[in-house]
Amino acid sequence: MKTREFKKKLYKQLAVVTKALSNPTRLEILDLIAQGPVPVEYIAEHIDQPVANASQHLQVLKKSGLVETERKGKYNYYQLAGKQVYDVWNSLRAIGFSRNSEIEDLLNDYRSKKSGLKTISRDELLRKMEEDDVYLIDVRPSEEFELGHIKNAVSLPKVELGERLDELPKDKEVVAYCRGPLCLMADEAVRFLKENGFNAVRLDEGFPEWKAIDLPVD
Amino acid sequence: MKTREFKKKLYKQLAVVTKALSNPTRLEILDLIAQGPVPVEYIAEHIDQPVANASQHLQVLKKSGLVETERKGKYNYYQLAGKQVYDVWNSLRAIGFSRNSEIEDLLNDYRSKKSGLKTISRDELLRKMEEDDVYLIDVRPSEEFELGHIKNAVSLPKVELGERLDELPKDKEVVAYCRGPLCLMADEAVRFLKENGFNAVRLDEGFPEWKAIDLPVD
DNA sequence: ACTTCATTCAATAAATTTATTGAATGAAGT
DNA sequence: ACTTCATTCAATAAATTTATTGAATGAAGT
Repeated sequence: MKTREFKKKLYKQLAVVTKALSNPTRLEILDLIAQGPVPVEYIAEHIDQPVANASQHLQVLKKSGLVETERKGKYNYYQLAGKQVYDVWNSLRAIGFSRNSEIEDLLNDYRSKKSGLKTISRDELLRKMEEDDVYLIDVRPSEEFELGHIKNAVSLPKVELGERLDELPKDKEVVAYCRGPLCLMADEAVRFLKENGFNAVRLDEGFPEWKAIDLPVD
Repeated sequence: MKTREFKKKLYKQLAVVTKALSNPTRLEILDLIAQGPVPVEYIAEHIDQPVANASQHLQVLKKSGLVETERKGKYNYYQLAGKQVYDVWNSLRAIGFSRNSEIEDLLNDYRSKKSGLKTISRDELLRKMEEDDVYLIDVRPSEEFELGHIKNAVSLPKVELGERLDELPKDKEVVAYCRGPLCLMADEAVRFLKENGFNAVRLDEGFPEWKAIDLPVD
């Protein structure tokens, strides 16, 4: 085999992984299953696509080695194929954030138009947690909360927020988090809480980032 | 702006980076410019494509924020946009290696058919260097050697190897390295040296890997 | 001011990828 | 053995990306 021909084959194989990453819908899927193993139907519902479509994207991700499946009862549970994959996705997202100004603009646009939302960093949250100065809520769907969440967080899914406002303290700062820096549920929760007179902010990251550096989870 | 619409835009922007990575030719370019800043023509020649083509790929990489340019005299020098980018490419390559068995097969095929080539690890090389037990040659083109190389390595480009065999010691192990684990020049050099009676092995990585973890360079 | 030459742009045909639909498969429960 | 239902496969039109070519641009040197 000629060297040139070999090289072509080699880089073509390497591009299997990067091609799998090159589609927006699949990136959204990765962001979602970084929360923990979930079945196809759950994924399809949350990315707003037909199940057949979600399945095809998952096959691409699986063939590329980025995603693994495990059968549990009737369902196939899809999850990231190891921490290595999470790290790559995290780095890619960071490059997008730091090098693509349109992403920053989009986020600022969305967040500031919905009223000036404050965010809080991981370190600030840890400090306030030590002083018992915050009430931390996880606004993801309860399925994801049960797969793992920040220690001492209370599950309060965004969709249930309206009818469970009385569970929240008025005298403490309420901190909301969800799937990650791109996840909007926490933003929407904070906006709603502020409209109702609460002192609320969002954590500027989400559960996977927290877990990835081995901070306390349950 | 509706949440769904916003999410679509956001992931579409993030996919700008991953789409830039999704083409085999562009991966080859990244592997090449990880050596240091080089102009378009140099890249075109080494990836065996017309200059216009190389330029277009470089534009995609630049727009995505993965690659930067610097003007020096007549030429635009292209380089990776920071260590972050090198790390991502390195991780992606590692995922490819560990999860795509065809890549391993390809490499084994190519290497073993050309006679059983041995490789040496970074740690082994460091140990032998301390004992002054090796003669380390850099078989990349001299342009790349001059942009940076492993400390104490001697420049001996693969193309000049045949006419400069008398510079090499017969009583020491000769270790060859080039651009990285995918780079074939070191393999070809080692094969040629063994045919000529030298005790030769290749380093299982290349210059960028060495530099990335701050081992001594010149 | 003009020339040279590196680099980029623009247009296009061919190749690849995506979304969508309906049919096929195959595991779990009865 | 049969039924149910989650998941995957297959086909196809529309959309996107790639390689290729020749023209356009624009910086450096004279």
